[in-house]
Amino acid sequence: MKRVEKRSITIKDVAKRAGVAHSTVSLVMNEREHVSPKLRERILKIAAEMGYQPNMLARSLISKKSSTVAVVFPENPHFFTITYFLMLIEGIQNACKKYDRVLMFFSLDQTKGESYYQISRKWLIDLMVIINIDYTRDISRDIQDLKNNNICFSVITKYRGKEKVNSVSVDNFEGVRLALEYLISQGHRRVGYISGNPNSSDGPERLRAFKTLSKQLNLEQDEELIVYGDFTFESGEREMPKLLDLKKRPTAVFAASDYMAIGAMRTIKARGLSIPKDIALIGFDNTLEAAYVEPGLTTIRQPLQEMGERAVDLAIQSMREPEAGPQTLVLKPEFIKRQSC
Amino acid sequence: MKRVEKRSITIKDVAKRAGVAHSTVSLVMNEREHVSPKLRERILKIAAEMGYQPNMLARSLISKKSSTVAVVFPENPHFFTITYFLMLIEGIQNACKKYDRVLMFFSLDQTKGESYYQISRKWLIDLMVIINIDYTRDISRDIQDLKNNNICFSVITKYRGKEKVNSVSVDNFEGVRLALEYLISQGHRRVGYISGNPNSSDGPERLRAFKTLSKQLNLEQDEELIVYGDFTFESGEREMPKLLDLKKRPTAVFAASDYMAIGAMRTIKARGLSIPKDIALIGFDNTLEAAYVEPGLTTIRQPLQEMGERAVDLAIQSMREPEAGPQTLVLKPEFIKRQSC
DNA sequence: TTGAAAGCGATACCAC
DNA sequence: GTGGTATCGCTTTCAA
Repeated sequence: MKRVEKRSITIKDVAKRAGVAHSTVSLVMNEREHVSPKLRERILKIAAEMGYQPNMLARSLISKKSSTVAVVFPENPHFFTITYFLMLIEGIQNACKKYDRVLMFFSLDQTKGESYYQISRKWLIDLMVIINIDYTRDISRDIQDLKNNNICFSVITKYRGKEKVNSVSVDNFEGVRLALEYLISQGHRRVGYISGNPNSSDGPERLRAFKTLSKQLNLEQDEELIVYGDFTFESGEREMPKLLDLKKRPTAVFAASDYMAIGAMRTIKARGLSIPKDIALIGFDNTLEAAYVEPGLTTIRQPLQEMGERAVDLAIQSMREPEAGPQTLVLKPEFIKRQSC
Repeated sequence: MKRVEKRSITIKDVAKRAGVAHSTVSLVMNEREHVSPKLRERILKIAAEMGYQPNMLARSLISKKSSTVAVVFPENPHFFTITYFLMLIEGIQNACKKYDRVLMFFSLDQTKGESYYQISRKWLIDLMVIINIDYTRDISRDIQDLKNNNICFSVITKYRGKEKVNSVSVDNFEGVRLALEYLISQGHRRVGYISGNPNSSDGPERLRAFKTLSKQLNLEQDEELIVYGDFTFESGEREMPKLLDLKKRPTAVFAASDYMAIGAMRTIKARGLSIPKDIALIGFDNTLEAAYVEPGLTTIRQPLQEMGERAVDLAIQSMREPEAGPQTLVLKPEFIKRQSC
């Protein structure tokens, strides 16, 4: 039985081999001044030869700086197969590469009293990306703790509390406008709306935009044209019948997420109706699935990868220039024409 | 300007408040014996009151045990939007919850000489899940390093080297059989095959299975019926014309991945051919997209979530019973009937 | 059963 | 410039 128990090569091993103090090696490894170029070279060479890898945990422990990006998302056993999140994560991962950091994932179960700040302390996190806060509970205390302890973070989609924080979101008002103007250009006047999760930031924002703009643009006003989902496929499937069963059916339906639109699509097809002939359909997000369904889903694109990447950028910036203060980044949506309307 | 600089609450703060040595608190936090139940309770209460969170990095540093699961995947800027991987990750994340560990992601760029073992040392990783090794380079040295240093790990899909390691994969032979037997039952005798990435473990394995079984099952034998992709959408789109342009066209095509099947589907439709009437199509994997495309893609399901979860299980088991030795887990595939054949 | 002291692998500071 | 020493927050002997 092989029991090798090799100890890792530490900074001290390198120092001993080079005949210098380990603090000197540390200076070299951190690319600091005060070491003669010649010695520097020699130490680097020896370190490379020995295959020395600095221990990131020891480093974090003393310096209070981590080399990670912590992504915190609301507890959801299907998080990783919701492509909306994935596209965000792809952007975050690309940013990690850029800043040479490593991605860590935390699911936050607020019902168990877990908090963002706790996570940051437990793992010495100095940079956090908070995805889709669940506003069923008040988290402003938690957010303040992060701020008071100089944890750099950004939230993806807006923060609804009053504290100013880094955030990256899409211009929902503009997105809704793009959708409605297109529908109007196609002659629609009676447009149904499937609203998103009220405990998110996008849900209510898009709903407000819809209400405001549908008036402004002289669409038919009718309370019954608005039904309430939660962004999921199932909710689209569940709410769509309410619109189809109206005495006066809408000629087009705008769903606040692609998932709901696809759920709605399924319901519509099941009734033997044709899209877009009998009823036009438009989504929001441009998640992967939108391109695959039949007919292709016309939708409003959020630049999700970019949003993920910029969220990390903002947090890094807060770290580099703490005085600068938090930024709110609102990216432009884009109209994506496919076949559903 | 608020500059609070709160120091985190440490084990010493708890000890001081409780009037005991910090080592005693440590015993309590780690649920060890040798502390009177009464004292135990009192310490736990105080710790809770103070909101004490053990510092995981300090803990790992001294104990050489981490509370993480490191997922290592081959460098690929689109990794997170390849749903095949995500379904694996969903399973891994669920296992993380189960074992109360935190997920860390590392992309491995072998061209830069990065190694699995390096990562484990740098981050004090004790549990690793290796996804889809790229066999363009020899990694057996790397794998040996992991083994010699008691890093517990599993690879997802098989390990092609000669060392015995934990691995979780699907029974490719059985999967190919399910597909071919179904096609045969539908009267097909001339079946095209789009093969997967030769530098993976599934690619060659499925190809071998196809060759063996197509003989055994008396399908038409014709070298030209096999074309070579790499599992991606693009390769399916690229290779399909070669089959369509054959003097004697196959009546059915079996793609070694859903992505290739969907790429092929696109090509077929572009030619104005109908699926399955003009040509039947079957995929492999049952990734998310298979259900969305039109016509729905008939395919062979890999239990990807389960594979991810079991990979962690195996690694944990190696940790708990090191003598037991590595296990090779081969899960059963399943035939999923949709509309493409 | 409890506490004191050593040490994990690094950084930071202060002499020299 | 370079080296010694304290320190980060924790676990782990070992003595009392």
